[in-house]
Amino acid sequence: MDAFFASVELLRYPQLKGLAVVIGGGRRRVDEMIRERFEGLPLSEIPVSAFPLLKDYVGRGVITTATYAARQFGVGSAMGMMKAAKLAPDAIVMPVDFDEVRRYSRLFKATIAEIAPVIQDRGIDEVYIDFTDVPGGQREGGRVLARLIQKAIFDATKLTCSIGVAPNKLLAKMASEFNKPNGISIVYEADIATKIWPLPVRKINGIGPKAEVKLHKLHLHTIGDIAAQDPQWLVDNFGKSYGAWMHEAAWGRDDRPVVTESEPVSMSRETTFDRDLHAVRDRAELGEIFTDLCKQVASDLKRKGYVGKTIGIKLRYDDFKIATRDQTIAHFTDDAQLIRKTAGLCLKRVPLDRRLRLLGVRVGKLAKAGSPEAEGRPVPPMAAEPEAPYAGTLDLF
DNA sequence: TCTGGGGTCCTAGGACCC
DNA sequence: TCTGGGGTCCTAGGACCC
Repeated sequence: MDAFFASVELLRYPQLKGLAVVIGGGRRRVDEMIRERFEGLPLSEIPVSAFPLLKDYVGRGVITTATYAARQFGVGSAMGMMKAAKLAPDAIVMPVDFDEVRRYSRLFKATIAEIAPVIQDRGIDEVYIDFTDVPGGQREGGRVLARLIQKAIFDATKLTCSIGVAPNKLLAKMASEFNKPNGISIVYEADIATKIWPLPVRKINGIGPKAEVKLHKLHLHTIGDIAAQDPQWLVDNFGKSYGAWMHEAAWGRDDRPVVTESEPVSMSRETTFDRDLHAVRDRAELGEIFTDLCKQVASDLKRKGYVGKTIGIKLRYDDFKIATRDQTIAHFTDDAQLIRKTAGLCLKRVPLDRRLRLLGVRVGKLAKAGSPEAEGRPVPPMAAEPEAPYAGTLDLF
C-alpha cells in the first residue's frame, strides 16, 4: 500500500491532500485535541491551520510514514521526529491511529482474497499474492490481474497500492518498488541483468544496513557486483548460509513458496519512556510500567487464544545498547501474574547500572490455548503430508 | 532534545541425553 | 594422560523487516 498510514489519515482529512504530512511519534493524541476544539464540525472541514506542525513536536518518536510531499524534504520512515523537524518544520504531524489502520488493512487484504485467494501476509500494509492459478493471472505477464486488484482495492478503500509481478517473491518485492505510487511493474527472468543488477545492494530484501556497509568495504555496490562474485568468495566473507543466499538473490533466484498460514512465534509489548529511568531512583514508576506491560501481553495472548512457555524481558539502556533475558517455565501460561513473576526473575539477572530507555516483556514458545501441547499432553505425530502433484505451480519458475 | 513497536529468523555455546 | 557422535533444548545477541 502506498504511504499506508498517511493515506489512511488523508481519507479522514482530505483537506491535507498534497501537503507534507508525517505520521508517527508519541502517545499524545494530537488530533483528538483538534477534534475537541472543532467539535460539531465535520473532520474534513477542520482548517489546515489547526493541525500540529513538526516544529512544535515534543517527544522521542520516529516517523512511521511520510506523504510523498513530505518525502520531498528528505524525511521518511524510521527517521527521528526531532531530525525530521529540522528538515521539514512546517510539515503536519499526526499520531498513528492503529485501529483505523488495522481496519483498512483487513479491508484491502479481504479485497485481494476475493480475487486471488493464495496470499501471504507481510505485515500491515503488504502481501505476497500467488498469481499462478488465478484465472487470467498470466495475461500480459500478470499486468491484467494486477490492474484488476489495484482497481478493486481502490473501489473498496479509496487507497492506492503498487504491485510488482515476477517469477518469485524476491523479484516481485523489488518490482513493486519500481513504480510507486499507484504503479504496476513486471519483471521477467530475462530482465534481471538490465533491471536488477544496476540496483544498489540494499534493494535486496534481506540486505540491511550492516550487510550494506560490509559489502561497500569489499567494493561491492550494485546487485550486479554481487552476482559477478564467485559464490565461494561470498561464502568465505559472509558465511555459509548468508553468502550462498546472497549469491542466489543477486541472480534473482528464490524458491520460497507463498505461505498462506502461519502460527505466531512470540508476542511482546515494549515501551520507550518519555525520559530515561533509573532502576533505583525511578523504581516505583518502572514497576508500574513493568506490570502494565505484563498485563498487556497476557491480554494479547488471551484475546488471540495463545499460551506461552518462555517469558523474557528486553531493556534498552540510555546508550542504546540492548539486553535480553528469558526463562522457560514448566507449563504454558497466559497469566499476567505468572508472567510478571517470571519476568521479574529475568530482571534480576540483568545489569541495572545504567539508565533505561526502554522496557519490554515477551512471551515466546507459543501454543494454541487448549491444544494438547499447551495442556502438556503428548502431541500426536504429524500426519504425513499427502503427496500433492504440483499441477501447474511450476510454470512460473 | 537523535534513534518506535511488533515481529521473524539465525548463530553459537553449553547443558543434557542416548 | 584420552575422551565419539549424534540430537534437542535453552539462552543471549544480532540482523533484518514492516
